[in-house]
Amino acid sequence: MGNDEQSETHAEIMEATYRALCEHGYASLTMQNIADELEKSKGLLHYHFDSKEELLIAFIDYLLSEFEQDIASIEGPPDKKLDEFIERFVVVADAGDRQALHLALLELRAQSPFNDRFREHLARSDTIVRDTVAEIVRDGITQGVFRADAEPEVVAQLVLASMDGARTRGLTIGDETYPAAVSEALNKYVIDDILVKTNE
Amino acid sequence: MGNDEQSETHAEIMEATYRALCEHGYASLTMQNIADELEKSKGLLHYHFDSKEELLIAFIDYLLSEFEQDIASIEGPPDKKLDEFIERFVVVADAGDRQALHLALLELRAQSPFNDRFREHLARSDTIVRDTVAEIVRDGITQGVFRADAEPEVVAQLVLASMDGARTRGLTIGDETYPAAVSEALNKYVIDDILVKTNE
Amino acid sequence: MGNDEQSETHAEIMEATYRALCEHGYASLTMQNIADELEKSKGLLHYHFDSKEELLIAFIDYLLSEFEQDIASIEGPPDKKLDEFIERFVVVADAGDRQALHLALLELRAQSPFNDRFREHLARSDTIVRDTVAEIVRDGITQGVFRADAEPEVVAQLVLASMDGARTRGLTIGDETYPAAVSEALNKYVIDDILVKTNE
Amino acid sequence: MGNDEQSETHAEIMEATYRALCEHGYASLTMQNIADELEKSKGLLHYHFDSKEELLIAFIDYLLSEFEQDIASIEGPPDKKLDEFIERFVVVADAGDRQALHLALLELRAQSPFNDRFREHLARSDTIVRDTVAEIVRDGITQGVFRADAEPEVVAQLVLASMDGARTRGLTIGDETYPAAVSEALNKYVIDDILVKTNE
DNA sequence: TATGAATGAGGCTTCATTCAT
DNA sequence: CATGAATGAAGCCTCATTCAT
Repeated sequence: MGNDEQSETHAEIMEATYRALCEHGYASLTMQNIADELEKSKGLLHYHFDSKEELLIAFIDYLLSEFEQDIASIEGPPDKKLDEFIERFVVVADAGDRQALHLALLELRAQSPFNDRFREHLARSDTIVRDTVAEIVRDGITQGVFRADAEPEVVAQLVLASMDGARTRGLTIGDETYPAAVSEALNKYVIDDILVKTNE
Repeated sequence: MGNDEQSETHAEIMEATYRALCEHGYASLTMQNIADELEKSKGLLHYHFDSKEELLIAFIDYLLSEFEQDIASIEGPPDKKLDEFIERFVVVADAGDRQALHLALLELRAQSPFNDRFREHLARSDTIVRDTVAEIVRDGITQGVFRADAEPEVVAQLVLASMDGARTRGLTIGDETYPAAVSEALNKYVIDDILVKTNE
Repeated sequence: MGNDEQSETHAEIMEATYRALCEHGYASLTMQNIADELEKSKGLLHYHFDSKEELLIAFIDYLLSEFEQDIASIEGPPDKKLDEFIERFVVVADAGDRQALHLALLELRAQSPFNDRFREHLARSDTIVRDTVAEIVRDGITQGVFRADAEPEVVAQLVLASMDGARTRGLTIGDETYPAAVSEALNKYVIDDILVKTNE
Repeated sequence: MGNDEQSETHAEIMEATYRALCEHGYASLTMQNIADELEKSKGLLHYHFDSKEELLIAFIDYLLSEFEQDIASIEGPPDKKLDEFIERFVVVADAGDRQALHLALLELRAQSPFNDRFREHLARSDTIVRDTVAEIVRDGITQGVFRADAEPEVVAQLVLASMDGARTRGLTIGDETYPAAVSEALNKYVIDDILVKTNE
């Protein structure tokens, strides 16, 4: 009834995959894990997807589109948007959940050198996100919030890289404060630098 | 240290594991892969290690000790050391090989939320490396090369996080220039900031 | 005979089964294959037949009745009928199609040692066909076309066996001329022998 | 110790495959069936053969080489050899066993239109066997046992086809006397014809 | 009638692990 | 030390079958 191509079951499978991936990790992710989360049979998964890989490709797209929507929903002036962006990337509040999302992404990325299709799907999104951040900086320059000599692409790369790395290291050490600390450092050492100081 | 257990065979197994991990990735790493790289039988691996997990734990230690030795070998004044550190983390020269090493580390890190022993062994090293970098900054402040208000721990976190993230994103996009670009950004937006400007 | 059960759908399923069997072979024949050829759902097949085996039993009967009708339609004097029979068994003209029919039969026959019901249904037909050929020979003797010492049953067995074998070997070699060659040999070494030579 | 490439285990697997194929038929043949006959684990089969198909290809070669050796072992003057050949093809004595062998071959042949490798391996052997029979006839002509106008190739085709077909029909009907009857018919209608009659 | 969703059994294959030699 | 043979558990996938609609 008015559904666009993707059925409800499809969405449920994606969510089950997400939970299974968070719980078991990519290397231990099985169709059975996913079926268990779905509370349906393995056979059903193959009814909807030709293979595990196909399902995972769909999952990457699902994950990224959620992510892209999340980013696109940020509103406000450029400097606030950048703050909010970093904030959401970091997330102190519902840390558990979003940590998991980023962990899932990290695992898929770690696989991408061994799987062309994973890499392609992930790369497309990485580019989109980077462009989004660069665009925020560019807008900021136009609106006079950021300094004219700030380099949008370069700043975007640095912001994304450090946030990604923070999460990775946070996961490794099992220290959830790592991302927040890096977020702060990023503000102090990078964002502050490119802000046009009103009274200076 | 000349003991019998850390024999030559042990080292050969570690190297074979490294090659196998680089070639197949963590999720597809099998004892057979490793045995093939070693050009020995699977049985031999089990003679030296009780299980695959033991072998991988040993491998983590091997990888990290190599890495720590590498870092420890850096010499010179603090600002040069920091540059060199970033340089080695990035590695333009023998990119292929060191990319692989960092990929191997990344894969193991991605597993650490699901394996306590992995996490412990990796965390110990992460702390050492971070302390090493912080120490460099601290020395720099003492020696008047870095500004007194630079925060050693915070800078160390930011440097490590951004380099890690750069490599991760580089993998996703399959673009090996990514780390170098971030390294440049790091220099421009962070290191430059904390350097004591001689004529300013 | 105008009953409702042997409906049009039934015939369509039989034809779809035929096409699916020709395309995939018995060992790879699935309900899905058949449904695909029918351009209907699998569920429909189970609505019409309780199980795959029931469907195949029905298919054997369908195949054989088609075959028997074909044979029954042969007209003319006994020697011509025998020629025509062998000709149809061989089929140079629409080779592709009839090859497929005989292959389908062969596959079902190869299964019959493992399936009593298959064997029963196939055996009934084999007997009918053999009797038909024997009858032709018998008629030929009565009408003085074949020699009085020809043994109808024995000749029928030899004719059918050699044609069957020719097709089987033709399949193996992938050589469609095999049956024709055997047909010729059959004429030369067997039929010629039992023909009453008018001027000898 | 002095074994030529093919280990004893290899032979045992081939024999187990033979038994499993006889018992379950091609369409129902599973690696488990074979493992059960071997009284070993499924895993072992994959240790020796990369896949089920690989195992079956090896099995075809095994079956055919046994068969070819059997034929090659026939001795005596041409007419006796031809008799003996037909006799062995038919086999009244240990019917059960040899019936099974030919059934196995028939099943594999029925698959050959769907499997190129099966077809190639089977075709090679079919050609060899046919040539062997033709050679017997040719020798017979040279030695004056068979008539000079007998066509070796044609006779070989007819003999093989009728024997093959006889077995197929015998299987279908479940009537083990069928091959013997056709063998007799073959002798009476074909072999007799090409024999040089000493007192005629 | 007819379908699409769903299941469960079972098939092929992989793989860590064990063990006799 | 080292190997090759062997195992058993588990993974992906296929498929006949069932059922609500």
